[in-house]
Amino acid sequence: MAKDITPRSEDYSQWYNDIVKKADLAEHSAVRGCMVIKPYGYAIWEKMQRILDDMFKETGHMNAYFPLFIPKSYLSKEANHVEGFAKECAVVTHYRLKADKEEGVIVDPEAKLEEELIVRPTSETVIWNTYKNWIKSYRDLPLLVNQWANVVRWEMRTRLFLRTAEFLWQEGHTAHATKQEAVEETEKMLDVYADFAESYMSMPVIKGVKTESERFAGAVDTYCIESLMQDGKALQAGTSHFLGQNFAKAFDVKFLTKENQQELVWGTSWGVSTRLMGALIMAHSDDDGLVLPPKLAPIQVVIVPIYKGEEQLQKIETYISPLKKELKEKGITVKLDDRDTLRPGFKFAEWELKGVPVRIAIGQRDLENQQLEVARRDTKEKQSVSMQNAGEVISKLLDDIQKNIFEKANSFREEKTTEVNSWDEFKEILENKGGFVIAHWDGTVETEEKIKEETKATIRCIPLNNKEESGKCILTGKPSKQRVVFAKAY
RNA sequence: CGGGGUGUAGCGCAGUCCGGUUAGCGCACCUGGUUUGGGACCAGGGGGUCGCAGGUUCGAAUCCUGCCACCCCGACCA
Repeated sequence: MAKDITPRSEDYSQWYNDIVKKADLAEHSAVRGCMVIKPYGYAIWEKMQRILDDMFKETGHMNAYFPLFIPKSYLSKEANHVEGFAKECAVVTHYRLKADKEEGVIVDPEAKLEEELIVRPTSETVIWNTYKNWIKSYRDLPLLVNQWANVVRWEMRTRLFLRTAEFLWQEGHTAHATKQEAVEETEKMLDVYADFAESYMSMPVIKGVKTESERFAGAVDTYCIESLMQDGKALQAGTSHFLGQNFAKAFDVKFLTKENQQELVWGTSWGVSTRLMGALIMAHSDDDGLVLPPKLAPIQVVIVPIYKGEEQLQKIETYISPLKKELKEKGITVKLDDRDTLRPGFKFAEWELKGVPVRIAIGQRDLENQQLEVARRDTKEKQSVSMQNAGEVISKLLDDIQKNIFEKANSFREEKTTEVNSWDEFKEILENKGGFVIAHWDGTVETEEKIKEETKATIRCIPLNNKEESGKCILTGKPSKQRVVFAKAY
């Protein structure tokens, strides 16, 4: 049906690219690895931002803003941190250009910076350097700050939304007096992310802890939410890090306790990025285009009038105006597509491509019967609804869609989650079925590395509240106390 | 960064092997008209540094060299 979208079965990556471009979400820019987020795509991101921002504030955080540039020396203060990020940093070395006959402008060699500046790949260093000045006493704690920002990581290979050189995100950075409080904060924010993913994105996630090799550079523990995409690959959708006292040590951030003792501060950081857009696209969309959960759709209901001539259009507009008003009062975003040059069939296809959850079609015969046609994007089902209870039906339908796409994604994930007990079975499932593979692991970095080499699968996480179960490592046969989640990942 | 591929109008492509009138086609766009319940039709029209920069040649989209971007597979990667 959809004209220009490559079917998933043919080429999943191409399908993804087609959706992003054809649904007007984003495109490549003139700058390598950087994308232009188009208005329709940005509108979805804005909805995500607003909801998350409210959730952060609800849990006691405030927004602040720190500089884009980080002095080079800051990065090296935490040993693991620099190691993790050094290879993908953009560096500012000069502060001035000058005119040049041949090239127009050149970098002025005389304007070299004393100390180079790094374009932030993440802001722990500059923020903890600031926290040093803000925190003196236990009364200054906890410090609960979030920043909305752009960051740059010079990735080798980029993909729209999933991995770009520059991306938008939020990063929370908190400081606490005790280890327990910091761990609680880390887990609380992971819960916020999981709630957002499931309640708003309609995307089921596994909450868990990363293994040592997948841990954030500088963290003691990295918690994450992992989701499963339609091609059977896993996507890390958000992370929350317990930083221990690592950054406090690196930047000498201490506070005086009630007992007048100097102690190092405990820290957390947590973030989600525009990668969530990629997750959202891949979680629900089909071969006809984007499928958006109603809670994140910039347009929740589109009305397509079917008419001949200006007079009929006027009649339709008058006819639906009370319904539009009613929906707006319920907080539902409605758009009337009154473009005159396009035929209804074209509009139907276009709004499907753009993932609008509910479409209303109204023509002459609906006017006569006091009804309208309501179509839902997720299942493509259509129904005739009497004008009388249209508002009620549509409002309920939006809730249904929100739930239905969650259920669909959830049963897909269940179907694609397999417990395995032998190495052969492990390889076979990864090769032919994909998805999450639940298996025993001996707990060593070496084994994890070897499994990755042989199967490309990594340990996505050790689920929180994992049940204890003794077994044997899938690869080495050594004793294991619990199963972990393996998958090929983005 | 390694291997493979692609780059011609907003999008999708032909032409390139074998250099030679004015670079074509479909969709989209503009004007007029007829249409409108699942991607309309007719007529007319506009739009091109052939990815960029050099080179070979009387002449380059076409041949040569370098570079850039994108796609696929690796490597790398919260």
